[in-house]
Amino acid sequence: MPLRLYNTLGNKVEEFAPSDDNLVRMYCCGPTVYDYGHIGNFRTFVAVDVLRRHLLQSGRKLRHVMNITDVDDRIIERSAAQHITVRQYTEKFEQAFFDDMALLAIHKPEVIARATDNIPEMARLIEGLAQKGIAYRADDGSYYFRIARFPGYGKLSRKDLAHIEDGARVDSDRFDKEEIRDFALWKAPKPGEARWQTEIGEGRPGWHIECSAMAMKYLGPSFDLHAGGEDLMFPHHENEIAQSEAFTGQTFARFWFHVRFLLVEGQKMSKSVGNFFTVRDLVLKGHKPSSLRFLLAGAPYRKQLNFTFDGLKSASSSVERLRNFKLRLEAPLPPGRNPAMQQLAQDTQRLMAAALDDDLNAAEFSAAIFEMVRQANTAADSGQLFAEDAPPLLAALAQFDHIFDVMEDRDAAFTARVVEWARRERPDVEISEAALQLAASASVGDGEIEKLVAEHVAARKARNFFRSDAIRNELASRNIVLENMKDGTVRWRRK
RNA sequence: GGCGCGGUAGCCAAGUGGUAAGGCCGAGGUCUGCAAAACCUCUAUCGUGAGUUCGAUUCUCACCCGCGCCUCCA
Repeated sequence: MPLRLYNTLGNKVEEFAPSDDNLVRMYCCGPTVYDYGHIGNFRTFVAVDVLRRHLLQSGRKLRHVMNITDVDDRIIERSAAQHITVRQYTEKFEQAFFDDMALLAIHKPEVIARATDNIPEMARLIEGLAQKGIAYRADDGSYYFRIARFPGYGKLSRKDLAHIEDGARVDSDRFDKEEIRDFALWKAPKPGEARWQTEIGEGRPGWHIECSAMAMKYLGPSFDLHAGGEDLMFPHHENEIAQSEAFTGQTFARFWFHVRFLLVEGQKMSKSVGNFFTVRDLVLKGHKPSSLRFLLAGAPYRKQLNFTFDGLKSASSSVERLRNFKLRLEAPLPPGRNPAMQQLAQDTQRLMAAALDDDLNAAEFSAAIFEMVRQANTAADSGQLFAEDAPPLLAALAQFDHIFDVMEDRDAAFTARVVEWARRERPDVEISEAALQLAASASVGDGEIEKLVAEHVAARKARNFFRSDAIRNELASRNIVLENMKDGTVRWRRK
């Protein structure tokens, strides 16, 4: 079944296929590494991760490029304030970004490109535009893009150019521009600012040029898909199109994939409202990374996602349910097979694939797996689930997890890492009891648990329930759950 | 003002011209020494009004409400 995706360019769902063999070439606007990433940033990256995982699972080859914006006004300002170089300032946040990606199980793109590593490419692009008369140099050495020379301007965001002029706030560069709507390709250096020496002079790149230069460097003048947050549609992506297409005369990206904003408790996230959260903030409050991953991955990427703490708790319960189901399948089952279960697993796999092919319908995708879980649990409760049924059901579960990636429990270890980071770097930030407990459980060894479990079993056998319950409570306080099975055996798991 | 999105059970949320997936929470029940897990049962006529239609939550129009972009914020 073909993949159908919503294309912002044209505003409709279209069939998506790579133009070149089976190789999908895609570009995703990455982070500006001026601070720790917030959950809104990661909503976009999780959505793109779901897309990339689905493409791979559908048998596509992938060349996915993501930029790291490691120079912009904020970075220049802050690094100057701390009297360190731009690179010294950004490397810490770049590393933090990758750590947070790992926390949320976001796979790394094939190519990660830093803006500051590609300045010559940008300069060449600007020079080419200048030679065509599309870019012009201002008196101070800055370069601007002459929008009047690019007739297609506004096709992505469907802007009425007249209104841009009307509504545009007058910015400080305006006296150098021929027209207010023209945008900066290259900024002449100001005293004390970071600068690069290039063939078009000294200075630093404008924001948009990096993506044009790097996308074309790694993917060619024309490629399959370009992704980013919805706010980037205008002006960033519009300007990327203008720069690139004016330069090459070819279509820049065929598909534009935009992820809608995340709201927090019904409101746009902002520091002044006090509803601004980084991934680390949530972990330190005791929420599991897998809960956040589940929440973000499960929401349709084209709808506003209202992030709430209730929702996060709900996600946590859902993940626990799935993990419990997997444990049940991995435990010994009576010999035999149930054709209905075989059929169920097969149907579920088909439904999941179809759901994602339908513009990444994550809600239907996860509904399919939960339906399977319920039916299989029902069968198991009535003794109708057998050893030979486990592999196909596990295969369906694996197909689910190839996309969501929440089954493996890395929560305690990740939390321990974040707690350690907070103690080192952010001693002022409060660490919740829940986070501490979860982090501590990471260092409780299996051997130690097994020993207590054995003691618990012995006590129960002797009908010393006082003792056995005490052990169970003791383990519970360390985030270990004991479950006494019907046959007298005990199963334990980390909560 | 321009452009766009959404209003479905307590919360999150899918979906279809023929009387509503899934998850979470809650209540009751089964199982159980107690827990845990799991299962079963219960909880919606789909923002309001009008129109099209044999029939609309799903199509059209109007209205109300919420939200986003139009500011180098994902």
